[in-house]
Amino acid sequence: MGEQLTTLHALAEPNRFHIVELLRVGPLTVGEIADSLKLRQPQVSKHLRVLSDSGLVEVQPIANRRIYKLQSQPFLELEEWLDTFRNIWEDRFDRLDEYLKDMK
Amino acid sequence: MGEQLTTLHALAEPNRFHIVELLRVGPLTVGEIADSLKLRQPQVSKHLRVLSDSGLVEVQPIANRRIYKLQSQPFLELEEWLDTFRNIWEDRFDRLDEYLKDMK
DNA sequence: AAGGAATATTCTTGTAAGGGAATATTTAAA
DNA sequence: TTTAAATATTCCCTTACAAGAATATTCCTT
Repeated sequence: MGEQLTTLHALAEPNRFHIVELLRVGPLTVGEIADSLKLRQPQVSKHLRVLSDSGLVEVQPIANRRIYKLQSQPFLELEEWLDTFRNIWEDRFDRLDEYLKDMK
Repeated sequence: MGEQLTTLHALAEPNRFHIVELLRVGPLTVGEIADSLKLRQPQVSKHLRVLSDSGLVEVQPIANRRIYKLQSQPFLELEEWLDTFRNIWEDRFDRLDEYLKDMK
């Protein structure tokens, strides 16, 4: 799977999306996330695993706690990908007429 | 579901992702997409349905063909969402030390 | 050393969703 | 007005995956 697909897949799950939204405020422990989102701890750990595998978050172990924080790279790469569409909105389209004429 | 989640969900499926990548070159019919990606027509139609429902593509019916083309808005909105993370990479993080000190 | 917190992992189950095959629908062409 | 082409839809099956519950692991505290 391409990098973007991995990132998209991780972000597309509602609870993971919420976790990411929550982490934008600052790093949090598993328990804090679970409390905030009213999720059970195991599910949070599992979602964090996916986010971690996809590179979207990073762990910092402190004693028996684990502090998760967002990682910029996947976000920046996804934005770069989206950026490659910019030319398209300006140039190529809105010339549908000509394309249709050729098809006829 | 929020707009971004809808967009992410639609893009996160590999075949739909490929369809989007293909459509960036220009508008295409269902058959052309099926041929290019070596997918069966019904599956392509089904994926296009999801992409259409999420606003990522638009249909233009011509005779018994249907020409699909990308729609800029969801892409732009997703990029805007990603853009709201920019401040985060610069400011808040990389001060994890202080946060940890407070937790102790 | 023992007990308790915080987190991760495993197993099971239920469900959403994609693929395959068949069929319906629409439109052009003969 | 039949026939064929392009596309959409439906039904069935299978698989991926998220939730729940229980358990394992790690580290602190006493």
